Amino acid sequence: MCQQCDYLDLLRQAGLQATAHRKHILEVVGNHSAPMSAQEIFNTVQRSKPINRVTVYRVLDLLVQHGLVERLSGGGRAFFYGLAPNSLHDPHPHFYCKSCGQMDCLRPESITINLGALRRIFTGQIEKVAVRVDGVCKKCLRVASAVESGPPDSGLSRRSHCR
Amino acid sequence: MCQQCDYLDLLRQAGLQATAHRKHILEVVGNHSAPMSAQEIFNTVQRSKPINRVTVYRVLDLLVQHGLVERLSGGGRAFFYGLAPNSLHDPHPHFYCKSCGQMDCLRPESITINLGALRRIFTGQIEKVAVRVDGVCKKCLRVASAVESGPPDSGLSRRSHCR
DNA sequence: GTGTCTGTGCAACTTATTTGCATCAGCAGG
DNA sequence: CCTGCTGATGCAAATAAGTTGCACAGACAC
Repeated sequence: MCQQCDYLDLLRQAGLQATAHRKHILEVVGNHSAPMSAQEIFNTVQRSKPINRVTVYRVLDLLVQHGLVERLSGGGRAFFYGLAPNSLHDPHPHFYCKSCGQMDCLRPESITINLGALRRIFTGQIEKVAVRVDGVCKKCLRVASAVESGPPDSGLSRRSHCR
Repeated sequence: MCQQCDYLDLLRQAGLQATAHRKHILEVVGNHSAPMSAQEIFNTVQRSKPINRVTVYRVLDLLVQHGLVERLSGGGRAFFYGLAPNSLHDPHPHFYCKSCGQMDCLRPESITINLGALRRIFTGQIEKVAVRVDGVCKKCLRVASAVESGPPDSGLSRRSHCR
């Protein structure tokens, strides 16, 4: 997502001890082009350095609480985590492919929303507005049409073909 | 949500056998003013007639597959279910209160979104666009401010005070 | 050095949902 | 009316994702 963010600095600015794990997790999330599931983050981090699954969850919670990372609900049961909007990153909508379960970021300007009416009538406190587009991604569409003629893919490795 | 829908008819139109359970679940979901969690639906249905939790999940899946019911991801881990948009109901955004975990429907016109740019550049297949506003609802705000001065509420009965 | 605090690991738990399999109800064919 | 089939339902167990409790390790203040 970002090559300009100084992750160490982000942690310090949030008043957090910049431990190796935290820095590493924030880097993984920040450098990935799309929001990741906790499992993916765990796998990725672990490839370079052993870490406990629970630590990943705890660090993610911490980063979410301090506004460095954003927790998104996908169309499935798991959460996705991405770099939170900040001075370098505008809030933006996301796309969830219900075929492969991948999530992707859409450009901030791809959807414009107007909250005016809501702000006028809504009496609660609005914290954020999440826009999620659901559908089938390009790659899955291609696979699906290939399957119709070619040999079946069985659909078992649901996550295998995207990205 | 709806008093005009004929649930029996909706089931038949979808080509589904209109069993008592299905009709009952669809009624519960449809007559409730806001999306409900599977657990809530289960509890409500069960008050008038014994039913198995698994049956509730299966019927909900079926109704979702046939487009009668919409499955929403809230800010928490559980899904919410509401009547799907149809000729009598426009699609609309939802509000999730992160304090009490309740979800609510917002008026269709409270937020306007413009998908034009997305449709022009996006190459996947778009199925639906979900807009969720997160924050704290009016009732929870009131409780929170009361707690600051009055006796503490302990926050344990998180779901107790809304609706 | 000793005490304390924060971060991390490990095992066990919880919650929401799903699967596998047995059973039951309704109905077509005989 | 009986038989066999099909789809719907119930029950128990499994699963996926996330959470909690507790022990330990390292850093840091004193």
